Parts: sequence; C-alpha cells; structure tokens
Amino acid sequence: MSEQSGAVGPADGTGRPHIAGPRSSGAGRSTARGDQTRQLILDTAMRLFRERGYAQTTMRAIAQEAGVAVGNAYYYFASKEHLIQGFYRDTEVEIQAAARPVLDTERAFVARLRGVLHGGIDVLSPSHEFATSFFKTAAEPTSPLSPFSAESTETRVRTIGIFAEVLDGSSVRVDRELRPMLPELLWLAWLGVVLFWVHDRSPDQVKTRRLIDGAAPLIDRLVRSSHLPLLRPVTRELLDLLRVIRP
Amino acid sequence: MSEQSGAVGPADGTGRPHIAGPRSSGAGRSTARGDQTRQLILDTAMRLFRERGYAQTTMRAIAQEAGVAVGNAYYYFASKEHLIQGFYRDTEVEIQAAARPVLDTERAFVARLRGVLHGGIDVLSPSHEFATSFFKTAAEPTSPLSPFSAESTETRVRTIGIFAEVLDGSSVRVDRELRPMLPELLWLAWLGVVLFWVHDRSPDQVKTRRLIDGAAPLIDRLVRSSHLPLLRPVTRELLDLLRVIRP
DNA sequence: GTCTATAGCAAGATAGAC
DNA sequence: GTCTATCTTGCTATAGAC
Repeated sequence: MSEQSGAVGPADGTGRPHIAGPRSSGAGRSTARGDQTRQLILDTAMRLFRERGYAQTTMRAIAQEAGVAVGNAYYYFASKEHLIQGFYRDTEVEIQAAARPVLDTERAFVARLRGVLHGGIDVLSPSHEFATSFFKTAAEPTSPLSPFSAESTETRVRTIGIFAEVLDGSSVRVDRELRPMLPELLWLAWLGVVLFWVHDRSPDQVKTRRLIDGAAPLIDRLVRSSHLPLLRPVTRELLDLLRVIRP
Repeated sequence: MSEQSGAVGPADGTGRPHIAGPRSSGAGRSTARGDQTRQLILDTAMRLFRERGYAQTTMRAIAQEAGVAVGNAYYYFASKEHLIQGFYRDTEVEIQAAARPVLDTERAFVARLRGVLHGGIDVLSPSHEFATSFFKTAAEPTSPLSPFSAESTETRVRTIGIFAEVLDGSSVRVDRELRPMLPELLWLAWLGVVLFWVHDRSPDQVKTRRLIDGAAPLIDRLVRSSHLPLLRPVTRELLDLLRVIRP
C-alpha cells in the first residue's frame, strides 16, 4: 500500500507538529485560526469521502477543494488515514446523542440494549459505502484507527460507558462477577454488529436490523440466566477465559 | 493507500484476462508456459513477502527477482493484493494436513475441536507478522480475499468441511436442528480465533492458545446442552436468528 | 505559529508496442 | 505473453511569505 516514505518509516517520523501543532495549548481558545483551517480541511475531506469514496479522494483534491495547499493539509493531518479520526469523533458523539433518549426513557435491559444498537446503526447508516471502503484500515491491528489501539482509547472508553449505562439504568439482575465485565462484553457485541453491518450487502442493511432484533433478546436471556445455578458453571468458565485473555 | 487506478474503480475493472488468462482452459495442461510464469511470479512474491513483509515488498522487486517485467506480473495478477491468494491456498492445504492426525485419532468432540484449532494456528504461526500486514485487505468486504467472498468459496467450503468432520467423527449428541448449521458456526468460531490471533501481541501469541483452550470446552458444553429442555428455547432463538441472517 | 507554492520521490497500476 | 514507458497519487521537502 503506499508507505512510500522513502526515508523514514510509514506515516509520521518527521519532527513536524501535526495534530500537536494547533492543538489547544493550555488556555482557552488559543489558536483560533489554526482550528478553523483544521476544521475546514476535515469537513472538506469528509464531504469528498462521502461523495467519491475514500480511495477515490486524493489529498490533492481535498487541498484544492478546501482552498489550501497540500502541505498545509499534511501540517494538520499526518496522513490521509488520520483524516478518518475526524469521522470517528463525529460519529461517536452522534452515537452518544442517539443513545440519550433511549437511556432516559426505557427501563428494561432488552429495550435499552436494542435501542442503543439500533441508534448506533442509524448514525452509521448514511456512511455505509464510505465505511466499507476504509474499514480495512480500522481492521489492521497496528492502525491507530483500530478500535483497540491506544489512539482510540478515548472513543473506546466513552462507548463502553454507554453500555455501562445500558446496564446500570436497567432493572436486570446479573451475576455478581459477570457484571463488571459486562459493559466491555456488550461493547464487543456492538463491534460484532458493526462488523456484520460493514459486510451486510442487503438493501438498507436490513439484515443488520434483524440481527439486532434477534441478538438483543438472546443476550438479555443469557445475562438474566447467568446467575442461575444451571448456567453458573458456564458463566464461571467464560469469566476465567476472559480474565486470561484480556490485555 | 494506493488504489491509484485513476480511471476505473479499485482493483480490477479492466477487461484483461488476469487470473482467467492462463487458467486451464478445459483440457489437461493447455498453457503450460503461462502457468509456469504465473507460478514463478507467485513463488517469488511469497518468498519476498515472508522475507521483507508485505508492504516492504514492491511489485518492481517481485518482477525483478522473478526476472520478468512489472507489466507481466500485472498480466497474471490484477493487483498486489491478488498475489496473496497464493498464500491462502497454501495455508488451507497445510491446515487440512495438520487436522488429519487429530481427526484420525481423537474421538471426543472437545479434543477434535481443540486439536483442529491449535493445528490451524500452528500452521499460521510462522506468518504472524506477514499476516498482520495484509489482514486489513481480507477484512474489507469487497476484497476477493475476504473469507466471505465468491473468490474464497472453494477455500471456505473446504475449511467448513473440516469442521463437519470434527462433528461427524465425534460421539457428541447435538440438537437435531442445530446440527446442520454447526459446521458453519464452528468455522465462524475459527475465524474469530484468527481475528484474535491477528491482534494478539503476546509473545508467541500464547493468549490465542489460551483462548482455544478455554473456548473449546465452553463450546463443547454448549453444544452438548443444546438439546436439553432447559437450553432448547435459547437454541431455537439462535437458530431463528441465523436463518434470518444468512446470505 | 500558519500557510503557500512547487518540485520531486517511490510505488502501484496501465497503455500500447512488439 | 511480454516488455518499456508513462501515469497517478500518497507523501516529503524546501524556501519563503504573512
């Protein structure tokens, strides 16, 4: 794939500011001008990505369309991929917003879970084509875009927080030991749904909707049963496995 | 990334022969010369990929090392990514081979499943670094390298066949309706293990080994319990979901 | 500290001659 | 089927303006 740095390794390695450059430097609104440019480039990129797809949008085109020089785009974003981080942040915020009404009204665990998952897909929906084209980047273990990466920590923690709230705000009774791990497990389930959604070629991704409708009650049932003496050993086994495996 | 096709979409879209070109045309050994060149390019690519990694191996280097022109390499392989298909085929054959002794000796479902999974990872093991670098390609839904793609059908069917044998050769009793879907489900579990393995940064990927050791008995337990009156409804729900979702 | 302009490299991919 | 020449594009680098 590219990585044609020639001199140093891939993406970054120079001593240039990048993301650090115009980032808030302590006080309030410091570099207003820089932030504006940064945002302009990001917005333009997002627009073009959606219009033409990720691969078909060149850095030259983004710069031209935004009315800046290519070098300037690289001043703010270390690589083309780093532009996607903007998409991430926006999306995460929207998903939070979409979850709000559900979390504020529903009490039942199934309804909360179902609502949050559907809300998340609602948000992603218009970006299906675009998401498909850059998804491979996120799938790469070493990519900063990977949901497991250090760079994604902030987003990840916040999203897991949604699922903690799904659980906390509900009346469901859960196995005592399972409970603390459950938000993260639900987040994994969400990633699974997204993975399915990306591969879903059905019209309007209806299958993903059906997946959610089917999976939510199933998860609900399992979670409820987790503390029953019959499933206890299975729960135990699962927990042991998770503990061994986690980073 | 690359995809600098400029004219058409990404990878392929031309009317050129590619894979089709020198492929056997009905009779026995038809285009022997083409097959030879093709194989030479493929072998060279695989060697260089393993030696230097995927990204660090240029098409120019492959062509030069193989003693052919760049254009010639592109005559046989639509893109650099398409060269990975060779890796796939080889790997699948090796995995089959690794599964053989287990399937021929073990009778217990857990042992068979565990053995096949470990054997698969044994085969993949030496390619961890390489696999990591190209994994993103396989994760892309539209890629011919995706395990769900039409191009991967042959490999996919064969691998699912292994899990059918894991099941058939064992003495385990399974819910009547679940049974026909189980090989494919086990294959999905295998994909999950591979997904985990790719992201596994622990030394020698020990965590993946622990995952297998923990997951196999869990799966065994669930499969065994699937026909019990207590889990029956859950099994039902799961089956309904699967039927709705499948392609 | 922000930004432009421009030149240039490396590498994936293609065109068209032979 | 094969080659050479060329294109495209991600990315870097430099020199300098505001």
